[in-house]
Amino acid sequence: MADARGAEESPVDGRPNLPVTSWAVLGLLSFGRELSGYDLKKWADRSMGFFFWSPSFSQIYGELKRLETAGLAVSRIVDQGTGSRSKRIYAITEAGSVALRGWAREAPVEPMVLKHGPMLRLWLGHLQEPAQMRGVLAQHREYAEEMRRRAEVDIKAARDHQEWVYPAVALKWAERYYQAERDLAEGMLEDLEQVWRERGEDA
Amino acid sequence: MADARGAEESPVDGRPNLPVTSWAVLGLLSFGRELSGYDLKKWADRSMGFFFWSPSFSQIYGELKRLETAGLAVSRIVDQGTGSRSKRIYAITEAGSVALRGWAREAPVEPMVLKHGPMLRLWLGHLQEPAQMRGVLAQHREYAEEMRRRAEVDIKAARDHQEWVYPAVALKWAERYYQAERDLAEGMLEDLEQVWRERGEDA
DNA sequence: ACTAACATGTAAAGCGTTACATGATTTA
DNA sequence: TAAATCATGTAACGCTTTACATGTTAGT
Repeated sequence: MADARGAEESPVDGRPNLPVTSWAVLGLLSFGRELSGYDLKKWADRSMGFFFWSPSFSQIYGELKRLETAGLAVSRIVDQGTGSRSKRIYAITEAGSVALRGWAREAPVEPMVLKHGPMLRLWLGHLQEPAQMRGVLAQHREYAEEMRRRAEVDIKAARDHQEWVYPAVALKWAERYYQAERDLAEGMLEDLEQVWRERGEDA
Repeated sequence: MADARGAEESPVDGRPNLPVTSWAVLGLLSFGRELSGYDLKKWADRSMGFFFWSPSFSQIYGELKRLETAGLAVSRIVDQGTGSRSKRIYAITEAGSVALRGWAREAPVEPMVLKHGPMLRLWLGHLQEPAQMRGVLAQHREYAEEMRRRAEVDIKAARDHQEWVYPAVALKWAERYYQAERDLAEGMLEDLEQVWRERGEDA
């Protein structure tokens, strides 16, 4: 049977009861541009994705369908001149804006969720060799530095658009976050080296 | 039909193909103590939970069953004297140790996943009032400080146990992580105040 | 002509949570 | 004796991903 995950009215405030991801996708549309699922995904990766895990293509398409069913978004098909493929683009509706604003102002803020793969490995250090753990930390350091660099670049792209002040501030936060993440990796490496020195392992 | 999510052998390395959460639960058992599902959950919250979202009670029970089916853990029922209820406690097996060590050393490290509810709200600042955003940041700051404090306390509990060196180092990392998170919230608040000053809003 | 990337979806599977059920033990 | 907490689970639900299907466009 098909999924009947609807968008029933919340009994309290009349706002549809949707998962965060739906609101996040609607949030992407709230900046006023008409976008296709594909473009939405790419944009999500370069903006929201720095601090909020960005959904897969297939989920984006599904969420868009759900938003349209709920009347929070509308789609239309555009034929982009000759020799280019037609695509379906979505826009937020007035009802969508109202609902999203209501959600942003009134819904309880979701707690922060962290699933830190590298830390999980290092926490199980008693099962590994120092060399492997150094490798995990080095790789994570590179990842953090790469993310920091990307955020730095994207901040510049957000300048000159006054409708993107808040995304720009969020990107600034992300730049600092990944810088901290990089520094934390270095700090942990030092702590580990000290542990190994004290134990006389791996001199 | 019941879930048939098994623990089939991986065709490559002979190690059962399990989701990270299973390995994480087995990892909790790898420190050598025999624990019940209930105790496991509580311990997960105070250790792994600082950097790796800790599963619900019901999932822990499910994972334990799966681990036992796969031969990576064994359980036995203990009657704890008169006047106390019997409980089922789990221990890692030799096969479990071997499999977990293999996973820790050879499986690709899962990327870090972040779902930062507060940042998602602030990114949608154009839908809110400054007062609400200040509230979100203040609340997050408190959350981060509380987590930092908990990590600080638990580090002391991990001292004097040389089998917990790596968990202790991970807790030290967590303490710094939540301190950074707190500082980042403060930094963002300053950035936002400046934006509002420049706009002449909310003077 | 062939390949890689673009673009839009559907279907199936599984991860993980919430809600519920049950009963014992402790505290007020 | 009532309520809260401990303790162990089951069932249903739904979020999310992976795999698949399909066709287009651009580069070599």
